[in-house]
Amino acid sequence: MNGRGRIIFHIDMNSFYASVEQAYHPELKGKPVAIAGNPSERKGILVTCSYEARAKGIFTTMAVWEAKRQCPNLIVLPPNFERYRHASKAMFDILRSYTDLVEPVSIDEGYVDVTEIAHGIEAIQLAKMIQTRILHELDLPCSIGIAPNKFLAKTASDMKKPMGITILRKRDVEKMLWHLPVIEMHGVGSSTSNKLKEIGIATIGDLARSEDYLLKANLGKNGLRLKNRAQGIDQREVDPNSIYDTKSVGHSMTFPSDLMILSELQTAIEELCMRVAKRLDAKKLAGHTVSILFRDADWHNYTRSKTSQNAIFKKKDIEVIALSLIEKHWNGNPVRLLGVTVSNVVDQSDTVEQLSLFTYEKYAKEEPIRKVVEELQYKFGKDMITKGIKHAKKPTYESKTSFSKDFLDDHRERG
DNA sequence: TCTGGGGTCCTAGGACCC
DNA sequence: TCTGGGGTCCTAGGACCC
Repeated sequence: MNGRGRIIFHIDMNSFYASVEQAYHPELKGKPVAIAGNPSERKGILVTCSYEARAKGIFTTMAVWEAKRQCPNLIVLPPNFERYRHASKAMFDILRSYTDLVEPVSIDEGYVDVTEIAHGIEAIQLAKMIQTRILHELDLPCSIGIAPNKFLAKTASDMKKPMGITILRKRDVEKMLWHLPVIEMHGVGSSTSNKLKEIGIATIGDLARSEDYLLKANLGKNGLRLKNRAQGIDQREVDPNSIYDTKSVGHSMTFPSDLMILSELQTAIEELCMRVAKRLDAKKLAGHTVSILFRDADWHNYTRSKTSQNAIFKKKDIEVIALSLIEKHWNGNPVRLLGVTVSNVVDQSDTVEQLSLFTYEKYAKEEPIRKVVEELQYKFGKDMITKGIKHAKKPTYESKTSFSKDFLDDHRERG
């Protein structure tokens, strides 16, 4: 540490998907290019567009048909995620060639803590070096924000695009940010902006100077966090491991026309479960909770979920739960979008494989205690068996979960 | 111009336990 | 018996981001 605090970079790739396509197809350079998830479909929207497209009034989330009307020579391409992932990895490899303290936030942005490597060299020189390498080696433009913390670095990288490098010091916050409306802040959307307006907070400066109790009462602890950010305070560390910490895996789809028949929903659920199972497998994850999401024609979302004590990852297991949730909770209204998510995840290697009766009996003779424990874990989850064992060791302990005692006794006799 | 799909984090109420 | 208080888990919804 240099005693003056941290130096954090935020690297933000400029219109990433469109730039990758322009790098692969140089003839697209200088032209209005957009990527749409579903270029042909009625409900397709733009995921990204090049700066040439933006200059003609095109923007992300615009409907494809609308964008084409606005800009008839717009080149609309389907996404090639494999290509983007490849470019993303190459970009992060460049960042990691300087330090291990690289935290990817999404496919096209990340933080780097350069506190330890920016001595002897000015941070801005280092940023220029990184930006130049990404441009020369990958043919991709990026913007870099340099600041003492994540929030300010992220804010800084947004200030000059494309190919900008911006330094934002804490002492510049008042002059640079306080005059801006609160909605310009990362973490403040239209809902929070409206709530703040109601209590007389319009600008980032208003937020920085507001009363804690007022924020706490209206926005909970998020209010206090936002106030800190408005003052340029953010203690979050750059965490290279956060990408390995998946919390949920889900898949959803909007239908060309709303679904109205149960069997159509069931077919869709099977498809979604298959995709979720595939992605869980790729990440070697399993989960305890299965959620389904309905979106109706009015854009209202409904979620229903079920948590079980054994973590699952197989398509069939997810499907059984998802289908039962559909049957139980679908109110018969037309469904615009359907989603399946598995959350409460653990590593697949931590799950206990269900034993067939044959295997169970075989092992019950050889290794009675361990196998009985595994069987119990499978049936009742780890908490329950822990209680059961505690109970067995200390018979005086009054447990209210009587069934686990009976179950254990039953197995002890057999073993 | 009626608007995709992947996520994360937070909140609040109820159940249940000690 | 109607009287807490603390803690965890589950469910559902909401806000936000790329």
